[in-house]
Amino acid sequence: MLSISQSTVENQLLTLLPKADFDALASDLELLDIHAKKILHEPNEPVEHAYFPTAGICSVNAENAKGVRSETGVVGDEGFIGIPIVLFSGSTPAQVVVQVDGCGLRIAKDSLQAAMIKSPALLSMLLRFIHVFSVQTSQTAVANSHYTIIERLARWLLMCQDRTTSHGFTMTHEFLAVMLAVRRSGVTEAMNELEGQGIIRTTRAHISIVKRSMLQEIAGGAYGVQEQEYRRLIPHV
Amino acid sequence: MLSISQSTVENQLLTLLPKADFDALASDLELLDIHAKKILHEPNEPVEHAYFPTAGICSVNAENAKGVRSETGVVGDEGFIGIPIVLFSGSTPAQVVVQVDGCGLRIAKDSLQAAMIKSPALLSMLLRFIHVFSVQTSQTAVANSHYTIIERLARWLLMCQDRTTSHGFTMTHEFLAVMLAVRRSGVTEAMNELEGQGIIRTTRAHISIVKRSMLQEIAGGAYGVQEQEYRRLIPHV
DNA sequence: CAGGTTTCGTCAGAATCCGTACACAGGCTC
DNA sequence: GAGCCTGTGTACGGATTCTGACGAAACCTG
Repeated sequence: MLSISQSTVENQLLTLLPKADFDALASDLELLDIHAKKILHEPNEPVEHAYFPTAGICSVNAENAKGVRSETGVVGDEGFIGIPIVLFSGSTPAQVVVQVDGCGLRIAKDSLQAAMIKSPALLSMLLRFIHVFSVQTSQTAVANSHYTIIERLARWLLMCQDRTTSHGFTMTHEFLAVMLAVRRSGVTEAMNELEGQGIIRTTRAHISIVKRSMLQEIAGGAYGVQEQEYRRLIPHV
Repeated sequence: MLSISQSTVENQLLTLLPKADFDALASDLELLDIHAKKILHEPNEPVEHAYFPTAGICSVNAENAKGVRSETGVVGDEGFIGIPIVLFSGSTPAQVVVQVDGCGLRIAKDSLQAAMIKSPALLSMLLRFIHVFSVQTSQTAVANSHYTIIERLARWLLMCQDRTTSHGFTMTHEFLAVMLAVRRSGVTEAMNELEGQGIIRTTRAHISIVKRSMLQEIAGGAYGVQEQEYRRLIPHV
């Protein structure tokens, strides 16, 4: 069996684990590519695997009683997918879908639960990330109620850029409209406004960020809280 | 020391604990009244105590980088306040404030952390409630982006009624406006619409619910998901 | 390269909600 | 009971976003 070495793993939670705790996990981790539009789990269906992305971005979309959906958060190599495994809830009314191609390490539910009970460092890491992620969800709720489309778009682009190494992503307006819970042409208008100001550049189904600082200015208070919580709780050496 | 008996405690999480697990906690629990407007913790300040309400309602209000706030959830005798204690995050960018008078059991941070490490049943209970609460937050994000004032008001009234024994609550439009993240007169208009249909009755600073089923109809898909998750994960005998 | 599909730009009209403002009513205090 | 504060009803103009729709541009497939 090809064992995975911590030093080559590019998921930040795994990288920061004490070596012994990582090694106990390693044999259960399975490396795999994740492609855009792949669904990691469906709403209210058992979550069988957790994923620790090492590249790419996943989107978490909550669904209500009538099937209306809205994105509550994004996760990249700074976190993991599979919170219901850690919280012993089995499933959750949200869909997780890959947004930007990448890869990650997968682990089966039972293996992760066994490991986290044995490793306080792992459990604490996972719980702290759950805190950060739920802050992101709260901030999304605030943004959805108090901010305009262009402000939310700016926030969203910033969060995406934080999770990729490149300056651009492949992504349609249609898709963004679902993420921001607005209509498609509202996204088009906001994008044109940003492009007109020279803040982003767009081609068909592709966006690249030119002036990050201007995006931060536009996003205003909608951006930053989650990032601060992450740095506070999951500090890098 | 007056010890608290599980059979008289009216917090549902505590009631459902195995007797031995409750008894281990009991001596650290302190009974106290909570009054409307009392702040249980401020954003980004250390959370020193957890509260298990036995009556009354608390409101959790997230705050963003510019101090803009919006309610993300309500908690009553079905849950607890103090998630940062369980997730080892110390603090969180949210204010928790008492909305409706009541009382609860308070426990110091260190005592709860020690207890939950010793008691898997307690830890599991707390984690499952955290899941349910974060579902509530997600559903709030969905509601804020896709639903009108009157729909969100209906959802909110239903959630409040679920957490009280009475049919009415004392509460101003001003306060509701902050909770729903809309302007005060928007609440007045929505309330008048509901009262015109005979669904609620209002007097100065007081609302009582007359036709609950009509509220559910108006709230539509915005209401129900969290409640279903609660029943699934924290089942009553 | 012809034809189909996906993605994007735009527009008219309507609905919702906002900012702001003002007047009135209920309840409290002196 | 007079005066004050808080809470509620209402109104207007304006901003934002939506519904729904249409056509153009970019890309893909055969």
